[in-house]
Amino acid sequence: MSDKRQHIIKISAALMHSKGYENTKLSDILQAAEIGKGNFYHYFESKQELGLAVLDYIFSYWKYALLENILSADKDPEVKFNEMLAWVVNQQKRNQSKCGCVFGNLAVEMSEHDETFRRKVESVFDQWTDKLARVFAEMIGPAAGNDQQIFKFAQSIVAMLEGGILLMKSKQDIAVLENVIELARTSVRHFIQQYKQ
Amino acid sequence: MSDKRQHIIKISAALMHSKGYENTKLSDILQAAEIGKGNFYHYFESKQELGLAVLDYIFSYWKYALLENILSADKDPEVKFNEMLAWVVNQQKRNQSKCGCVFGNLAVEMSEHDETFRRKVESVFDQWTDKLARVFAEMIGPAAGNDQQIFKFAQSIVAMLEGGILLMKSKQDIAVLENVIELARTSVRHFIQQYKQ
DNA sequence: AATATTGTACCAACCGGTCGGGAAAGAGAG
DNA sequence: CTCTCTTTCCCGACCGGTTGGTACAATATT
Repeated sequence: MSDKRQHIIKISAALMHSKGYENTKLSDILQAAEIGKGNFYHYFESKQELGLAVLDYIFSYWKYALLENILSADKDPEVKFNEMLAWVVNQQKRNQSKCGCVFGNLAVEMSEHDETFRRKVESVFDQWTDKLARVFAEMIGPAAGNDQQIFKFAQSIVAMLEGGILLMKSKQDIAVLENVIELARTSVRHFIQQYKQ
Repeated sequence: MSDKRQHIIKISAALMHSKGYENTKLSDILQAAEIGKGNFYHYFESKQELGLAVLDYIFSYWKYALLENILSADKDPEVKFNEMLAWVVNQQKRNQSKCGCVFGNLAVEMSEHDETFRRKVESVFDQWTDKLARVFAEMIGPAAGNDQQIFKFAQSIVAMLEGGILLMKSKQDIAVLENVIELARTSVRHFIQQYKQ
């Protein structure tokens, strides 16, 4: 059964979220998962394969919860946007404002030196941006043209959130993220307003 | 003469900017600086001491260039703000959108697990935010009250920039940062406008 | 019997850090 | 200027411990 493989991935996901990829040592994983080395290398070819699998695993959970359940729902786009913000804050509260965003962390750690990781993280951000842009387009209404401009705006909102999480982590204070989110809300209001005319 | 110590710090700063603290190994430093191990440990007690010294060194350069030369100049606040944005973009262009921001990188890597590093990075962001808040206060004019609200806004702008840099790094495309900066400009315009009434 | 799993001894390479001794550079005396 | 003595500077062998990864035998499962 590949239960075991999944178990190893889950355990590693938590470790890598907190310590990053390189600083999560194989020994940490083996200890936390309570398995031997031979067991690990039966399911994975290398640490890198595990890392990528972890990224996929987190993304799938994340895609389900945020991109599908929240952002793709059949609701008022303002509601969806607010639910997204609340969800992001909640995720950070859950780990006491300490770990930050897994994708942001990995982007910082890996994207310069490992192209495979970089591309995976890039695609996460792109999918997030896409879905968010669609929500903004719903806000604007059926007359929404210029996809490119909406995409750019959505990308900047994603950047705001990632930056808010980063700063929050460095101050270990959730209020920082909440402030940034307040500004994001205002920005969206202005963007939609200006776009509608 | 402590020329040598300074030389080691400079070399290490470049390495740590690109690879982070933990993944910059002592051997990398020794090789890049062309010194022996004994030489290193004559000037530094440990790798951690070097790391902190590197942070101080980068911050001092950074403080001089951005906080003093640009943000504290006796100029129109709009000009200073624009110069800051241009400076940030320029810094990123210089390393081909690959390294990101040293302080952002170290915030992500270290702040959860090393309180000393965390506090140093936190103080960098705080000083930046303070100076920026003062520039915004200048924009508003002599009637600017509620320092707290301006500080919060400035912090959110800093977060936007850090987030823009992070996303830029993951896509290795400076255009991302430029979009975010465009939104930052708009946000400031709105903030000042709303504040003045 | 064959295949999927697992424990563990082992590996070379590498980690940050220590250590003893040698080179160099002053300092003071004559 | 030269002879020492002392201090600063520097090298690289070496240390114990850890790294990601391998080999292989033993055990479960089918």
